Amino acid sequence: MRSVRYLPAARPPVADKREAILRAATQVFARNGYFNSKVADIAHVAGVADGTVYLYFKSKEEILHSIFDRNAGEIIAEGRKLLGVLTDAREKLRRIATLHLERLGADRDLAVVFQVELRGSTKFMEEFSAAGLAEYLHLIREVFEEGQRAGMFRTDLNAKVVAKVLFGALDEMATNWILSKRRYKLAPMADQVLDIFLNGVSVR
Amino acid sequence: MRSVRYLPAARPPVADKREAILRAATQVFARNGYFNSKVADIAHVAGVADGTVYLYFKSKEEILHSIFDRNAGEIIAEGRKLLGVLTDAREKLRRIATLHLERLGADRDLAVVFQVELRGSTKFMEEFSAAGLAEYLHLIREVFEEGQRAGMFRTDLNAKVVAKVLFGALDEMATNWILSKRRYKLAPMADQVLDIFLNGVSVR
DNA sequence: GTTGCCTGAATGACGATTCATTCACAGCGC
DNA sequence: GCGCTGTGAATGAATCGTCATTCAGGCAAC
Repeated sequence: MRSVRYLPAARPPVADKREAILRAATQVFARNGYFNSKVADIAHVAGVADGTVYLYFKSKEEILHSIFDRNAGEIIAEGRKLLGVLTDAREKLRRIATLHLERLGADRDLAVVFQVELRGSTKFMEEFSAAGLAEYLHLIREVFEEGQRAGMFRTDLNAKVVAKVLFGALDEMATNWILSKRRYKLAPMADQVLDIFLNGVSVR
Repeated sequence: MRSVRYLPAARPPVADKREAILRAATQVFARNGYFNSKVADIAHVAGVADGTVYLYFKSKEEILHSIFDRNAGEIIAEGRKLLGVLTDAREKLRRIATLHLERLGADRDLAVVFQVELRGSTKFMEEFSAAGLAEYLHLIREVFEEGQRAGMFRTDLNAKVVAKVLFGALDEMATNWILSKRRYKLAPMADQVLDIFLNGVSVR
């Protein structure tokens, strides 16, 4: 409930400025690249003054981190939730993959930040890797091992490598999607990837 | 000081400087990231003056491009050479993959530049993509289609998607390798990837 | 008039690029 | 040999813009 009826534009309706800044930053970073983006641009798009940005974030870098933390956390949490609902390992992997691509496919700017901007320096990469990627790979790996125990997946495969193969394939779908001129739906690619993948790791 | 001193400036065959700068830049970019690297650092590591860099390269950006062009060209050329020697599509894919990972595994700094620095902005990404990646994906795709015609690979799969899956998996192996604290050989991972991949795309 | 959010001009650093200058050497006439 | 001079590669200090960040107030509401 944020209804301040009078003073149409004078009193900014307690709008969540932090939220506006994050959204603006995602767009600006996606369009210009992190290093070429000016804090002033972000402030302008968000409709606040340059200095206001520093009331909500310690630095430009912290903005990028916040974008990552917020979204990676949500994707992984949703992924884990799926595991409770489903029982079949194949189905779990399929749903996780679809969720992954649906998320990125729903917001192109966010996808660009995730696929490109967050990878642009070993420094970010290491944090990115330590933070979200490692956990995500672990999630996939757990499900795969579960499937191995159920006699569904080949036991001669290294689960860590398997997880990277699946993640790498999905990641490439996302990267190709944002770079492509053609507009197609990203999420459905998950099924094609899983088709090849599951066929490759399943017991015959 | 009329006497001939055999120190840094004895008789440097001019070509060596360009080479030295490229090598130095690969190291500096890999260590600090492209945007955090100062041209002065590159010059220092290369053992030349700041200004000298501009006798060989138009700009800092051109240095990054040169690193990419030189190496991407070589990898693809070698890949195509393999196609002439081998006949079996499976074997071709296996050798291409191994070549890919061997190349990156042989020079960690170069691998960092390829896996991380070149991806750090949509601008670079688009050029990178247009230049080498598209051609590389095409190479994989051709071989796959050849295998399809030979009745070796499933014909219900989209060759473009298949190529991306394989590339994505290999790419992830490389990225994980450079971020990993543990030191292992990269090239052998190609066999594990191909095991899953070929199993997934082959006719039963 | 006080509190607390906001503002945006000013500041200070930083770093890519430039360019006036140096220097080694090659050719040349003697 | 021996000066003399032209050449251009190499140098690195100075330049010039460009921002991230700061901070001295402004303004609304109570």
